[in-house]
Formats: sequence, structure tokens, C-alpha cells
Amino acid sequence: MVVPMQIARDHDRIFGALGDATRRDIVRRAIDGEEGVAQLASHYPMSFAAVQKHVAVLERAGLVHKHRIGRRKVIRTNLEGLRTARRLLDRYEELWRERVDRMDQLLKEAPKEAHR
Amino acid sequence: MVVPMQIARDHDRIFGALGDATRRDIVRRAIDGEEGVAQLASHYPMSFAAVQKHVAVLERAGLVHKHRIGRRKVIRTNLEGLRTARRLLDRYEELWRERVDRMDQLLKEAPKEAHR
DNA sequence: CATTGGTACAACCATACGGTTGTACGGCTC
DNA sequence: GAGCCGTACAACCGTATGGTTGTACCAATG
Repeated sequence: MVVPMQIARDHDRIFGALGDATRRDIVRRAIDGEEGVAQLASHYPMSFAAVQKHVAVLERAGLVHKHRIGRRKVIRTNLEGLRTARRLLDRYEELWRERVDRMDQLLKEAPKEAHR
Repeated sequence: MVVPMQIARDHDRIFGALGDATRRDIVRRAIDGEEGVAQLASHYPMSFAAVQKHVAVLERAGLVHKHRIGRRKVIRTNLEGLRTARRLLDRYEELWRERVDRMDQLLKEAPKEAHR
């Protein structure tokens, strides 16, 4: 599994963004896609600016996007971002399964080896 | 989805650990579970100690574990760690789906509302 | 058009992180 | 048991990160 540098950076940003509990909670809340930055900020024990930064990190990672409604900017989770992360984890699990299969195959092909 | 603090910290460590390309590559290589720290280190353009630190981060996150073979310590990926991450992403996608379902339901129940 | 609500961004600070080198320790091998 | 291989860890350094406060900008509202 060779990962081109650009894709690797995308993965860095996605997993890096998800490595913070506040940001994961923003992702969860933004699934409904109804709150602006100020409303989101009201849920957390930190300044508006701090939450704004978290949102910016999520946006750069492609996990959410903003869209203007009146003077608010509503944050909505981007399903594709989540799926990108999930696909990579799926791929690792697939490699795991392939390894197990290979070991099973070895045992089947040369069962007597174990006794030599 | 209320996440207890301890679990949240686990998720911090898991996603945080995956937010680095070198560490993701170690996870991938360690699926085969054959290499010690020194062998792993030989693949990357950094010191042995740096790789050792990366392995320690992965270990604390529960994504790999070490097991002694002779004087080596072989690193093996822990499937459960990967699954923990995947389950959280699955949960987000499920919330997404539920939201879409709710919206569909609203449209079905009150189709004429849209015209008022 | 003055005001207010919502957002953006710069400057700053403390701490965490990713890397380095150097030293020490445990376990094969001779 | 001397020496070497593989690992562990401490100390250090530069930069990134997560937080703060303060200022500035737009857009709806009166």
C-alpha cells in the first residue's frame, strides 16, 4: 500500500483533526448542520476564537464545510471526509485478513512441517 | 452520543497516533508482525530513537503491542485498536444516515408545508 | 446610517510534539 | 565474562498546537 505524499498529508490532517475531543464533538454536532460558529462555541468551556480555530482545522481537513445563512455561517459535517478516514482503516483491516488467510494457507499446504 | 472522559482520551490517543504518516506506515508494516524496532527503523529517514518514540505512541494508543523474541521486541498491530477507531467513524455515519431519514420523514409527513 | 450580532484574524503565551545525540541496560554468542 | 546487538530512556532543541485577548469587518435591524 504505497500512499502518495499528497494523500498522506490529507490523512495527516483528517486523523490529526479527529485527535481532539472538542473537534470530534463539533463533527458530531455539525452532522445536523444547523449551528453557526457562535452557537457551537456556546457548548464548550473555551473562547469563541478557540472554537473558531477548531472549526478551521476541521475545514482544512475536509471534515466540515461552512455555508452562509444570513449573517451566520452554518457548519456542516462532510460525509466524504469521514469516509476517507474509514476507508483507510478498512484497508488496514483487509491487510490483516489477508495475512491471516496467508497463514491459514501455509498451514493447509504443509501440515506435516509442524512435526519435523 | 455522550462519550465518557476516559473513552474520549482513548480516542484522542488513537486518532492522534494515526495523524502521522510514519506511524500509519508502522501500523501497516506491523500487521505482518515480524519486525523489531531496529528493523522498522531501517525503513525511515530518521534515527532509531525517533522510530522508537513513534512505536511508543502507537503502543500507548493500543494500536500495536510488543512481544519479545530473543533479544528483539517484535511489533505487531492490534486489530482491536483499529476497530475502535472504525467503530467511532461508523457511528458518525450512522448519525448522518439518521438525520437524512428524519428529513425524509418530515417531507413525507407534511409535503404541503413547503408551499405555504 | 448607527447599532448590534456573527465572524475573521493577528499577536501572544505555554505546553506538546517530532526530531536529535548520548548513555545505560538486557540478552545472545563466542 | 567480553563484546555486540537490540532496546530503552534522558536531555535537549525548534516548531506546531491549543488556548487567550483585542481589533476589524460584514450584514441584518432599528
